Amino acid sequence: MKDNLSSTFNALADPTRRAMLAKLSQGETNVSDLAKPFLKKMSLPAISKHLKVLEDAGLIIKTREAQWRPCRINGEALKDVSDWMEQYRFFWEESFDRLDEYLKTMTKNKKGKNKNETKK
Amino acid sequence: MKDNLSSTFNALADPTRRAMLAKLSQGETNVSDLAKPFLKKMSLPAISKHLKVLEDAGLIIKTREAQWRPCRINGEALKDVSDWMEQYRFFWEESFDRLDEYLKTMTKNKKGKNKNETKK
DNA sequence: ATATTATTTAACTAATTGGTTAATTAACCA
DNA sequence: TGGTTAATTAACCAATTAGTTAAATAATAT
Repeated sequence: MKDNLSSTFNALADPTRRAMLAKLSQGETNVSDLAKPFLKKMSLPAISKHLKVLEDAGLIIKTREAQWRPCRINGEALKDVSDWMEQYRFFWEESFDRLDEYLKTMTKNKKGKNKNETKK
Repeated sequence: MKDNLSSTFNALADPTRRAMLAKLSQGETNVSDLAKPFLKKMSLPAISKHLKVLEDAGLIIKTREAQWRPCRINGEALKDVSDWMEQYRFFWEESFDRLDEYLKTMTKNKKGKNKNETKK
């Protein structure tokens, strides 16, 4: 998982990590408070690892305050995702019927060797 | 990787798969044409697996046309990602200075640094 | 100093991923 | 029929991931 966008998407591909971001969207929160909802499901080291994935992906910034580690969302990685998404906006905003029509017709002549063109 | 959003993000967390989506954004393409740019790097079965990940995540739809499998982008999974992203728009659209200020102040009294503050 | 609280690191394990080659399925073509 | 093309499946392997428990680090509080 080398490039930035890949590690960001990878970090988002887990419901525990997304729930942590949801909590952080309400404001700075330290590790043990972030952990609280999950401690029945998993241990604190597991939480710590999830936070490291988020931090390495640039989605959060962890700071120090006495023995606590307040975390907050870092907008930049989210911006990278948003920017990447923009090029596909067409695909979810168009009506699906028109989209299908568009995709089926715009590439008619690239199909290759089928002379009978068995399209539906 | 159970829920839809997780498998969608997971599918996007790979540069080969994102490159395939980029190609598909120009129109329907069958498997061997999609594979072409990658055949120096990996085998056809590897490509086939990547496409299965995209398909299982709902990001593409694979159809049949004679011995070819034309693939096209499915907007719905991308819409799910876009909808999820919306709740975080604030974090990448605000100026970073103001964002930091906001996060630092809105939760001042939840820090626990203040001595008599034994939370909940 | 010592104890307590917050968090991370180490060492380990099971499950998953991403690739391989070889075999198989499926449709077309002559 | 047999041969070719397109794509998938099977069997396997190495690397990574996601969790565990136990130990270590670090700051605060007594």
